[in-house]
Amino acid sequence: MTELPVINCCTPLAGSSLEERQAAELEGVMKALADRQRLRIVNMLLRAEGQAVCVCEFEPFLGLSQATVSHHLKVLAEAGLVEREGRGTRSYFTLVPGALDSVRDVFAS
Amino acid sequence: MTELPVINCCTPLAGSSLEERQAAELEGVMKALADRQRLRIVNMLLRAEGQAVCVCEFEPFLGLSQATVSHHLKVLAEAGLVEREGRGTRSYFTLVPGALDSVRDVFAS
DNA sequence: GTCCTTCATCGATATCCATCGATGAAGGTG
DNA sequence: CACCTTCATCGATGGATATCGATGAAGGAC
Repeated sequence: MTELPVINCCTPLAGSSLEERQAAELEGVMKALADRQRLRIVNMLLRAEGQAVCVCEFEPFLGLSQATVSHHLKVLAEAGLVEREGRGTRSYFTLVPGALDSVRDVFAS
Repeated sequence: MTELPVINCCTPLAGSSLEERQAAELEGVMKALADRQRLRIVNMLLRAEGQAVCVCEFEPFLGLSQATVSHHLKVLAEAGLVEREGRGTRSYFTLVPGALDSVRDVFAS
């Protein structure tokens, strides 16, 4: 599993010309956020205000199978947006602090 | 062609629970931005500072066929992010004022 | 009128991805 | 030990999409 240099890609889009590598990196983060289920996951985590949320809580909320929920959380983790923490047989997730701020700053004019 | 109520979806993600319809709407905008060619188009338009840019200028810059460039511009237009304007046999594109700001605000904490 | 340029759309193709059921690993309980 | 719960991964499948070449429409030049 690639560990995550989060978003150092994020020179503001309005600045200089987007280099190939930057474009690809930003694309990765945007792709992770371009899915309605993952947007709902992020929304849920934002509303949790730092509290870790269990996979088993996402499952009924999203109305998806456990396999699919795990898949979405993995995508978000690989994009550097969320972090996993195992406790017993359960997995808890939190937002990575500042990750969404970086995304926001890309679209600053 | 659907005309574009741009982004009235965009209650900040951190606010209340994302309704189904809002999630779908925001997903649409994010999908439009989750492609490296389209990110480069937006980058180019931002750097043009309001100046309209011709399709024939995007083409060599992106290194894609004319059909593919047209496709990407259509996707961005349908998401309400860019606007088309015909002049003679050419088509010019500009960013929709405020559209990117709306995207940015969604990720405000 | 004839030509050329610019572009949007169509059709095909290849790749990516969201979803699920099944499986097995890891941890807890007895 | 056996059993249950929680979850990550695998394999398959259906649907979306990025890309291209070909076609034709629309405008300008002659």
